[in-house]
Amino acid sequence: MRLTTKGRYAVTAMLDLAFHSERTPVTLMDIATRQTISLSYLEQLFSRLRRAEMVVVVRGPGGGYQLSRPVAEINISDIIKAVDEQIDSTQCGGETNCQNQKACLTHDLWMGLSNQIHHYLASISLADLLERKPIQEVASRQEQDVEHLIELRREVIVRL
Amino acid sequence: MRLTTKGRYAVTAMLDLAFHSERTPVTLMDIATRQTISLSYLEQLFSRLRRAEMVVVVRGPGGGYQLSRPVAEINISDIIKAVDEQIDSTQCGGETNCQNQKACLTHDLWMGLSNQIHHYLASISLADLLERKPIQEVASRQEQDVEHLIELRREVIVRL
DNA sequence: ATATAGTTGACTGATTTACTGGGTTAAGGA
DNA sequence: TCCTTAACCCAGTAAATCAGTCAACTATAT
Ligand code: FES
Ligand code: FES
Repeated sequence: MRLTTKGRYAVTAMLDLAFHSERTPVTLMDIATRQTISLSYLEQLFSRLRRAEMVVVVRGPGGGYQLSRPVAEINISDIIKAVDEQIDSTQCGGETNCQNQKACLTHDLWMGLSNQIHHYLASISLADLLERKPIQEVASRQEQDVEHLIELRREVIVRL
Repeated sequence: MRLTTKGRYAVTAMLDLAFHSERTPVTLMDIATRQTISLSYLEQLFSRLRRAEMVVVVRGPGGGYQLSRPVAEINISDIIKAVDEQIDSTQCGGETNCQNQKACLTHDLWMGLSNQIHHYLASISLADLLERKPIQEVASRQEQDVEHLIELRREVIVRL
């Protein structure tokens, strides 16, 4: 399997949206500040998330992103698949052909592992994560940490 | 997490040993031929497997490798850990510090995934894999495919 | 002695990651 | 109608990782 920062950032960003986009859209700049992810990198990820119809976009001033459906209907494996293309532990990518067009000795094992991982991640929704105490704590810590930065940005904008 | 050909090859090679090293040691050359893995690459992997005491070695002519304990006592996660160092899905490697020395939003989630994967792979032993029908079939197919190559090598050796 | 077979470390080409920049397009407000 | 916001898109790139090679060495059986 491959699980890189791409998939991790995507889930982190979606969870950030889940926490903050209930009423108004959230800009990538806000997410970038709260989650310390590069803005340009987020743009790439959201381009894919939008194409996968995980988020909806509002352009222009006051715009940003919102989740496309209720948090209970968005699961982690969908998010990862949207940006990372596959959640597959096999060498062959499911083609059963990694040893001269035939099955290798361990194909079976990796298929089992892939299924295991897939079921686990598919069983967890953003709603589940929102409920977890440790995650709520991190989220509120992040808000406090960067509150002044985001406010500052807003004030500067207003003043100009 | 990272699961690369390194870990996959190691499991494949150990399974090959499980099938063939019951009586006499198996050379890396034989494994390389049956599993179509580069000999030099196998050497690297077995150097680690030996240090992790997963295999025992017999040097010199007629030598090779054997499993260090019964197949039922060798599980997949041990093999992968021996060559791949970690079976961890977190960014922080369990340090809980990937966002300015503090926990990121999704640390909890990746820890859960890591545990899930670990338990799954730890629950499977080489003995379990040996019993699986599809794996037995692949193993016997491989033996037939390369039998003549290995025999040929033996004959050439005898003749010299 | 000599061939077998494992041991070790350095090294390399190819690919992927994570990220940056620059310019474009859509929408709201003065 | 400008100007600004903020998403969109594409090309490029430094660094890391992977998969594998090479070469020189040691131990052992015949
Ligand atoms: S992993 Fe599918 S054939 Fe090897
Ligand atoms: S994954 Fe552990 S702190 Fe981010």
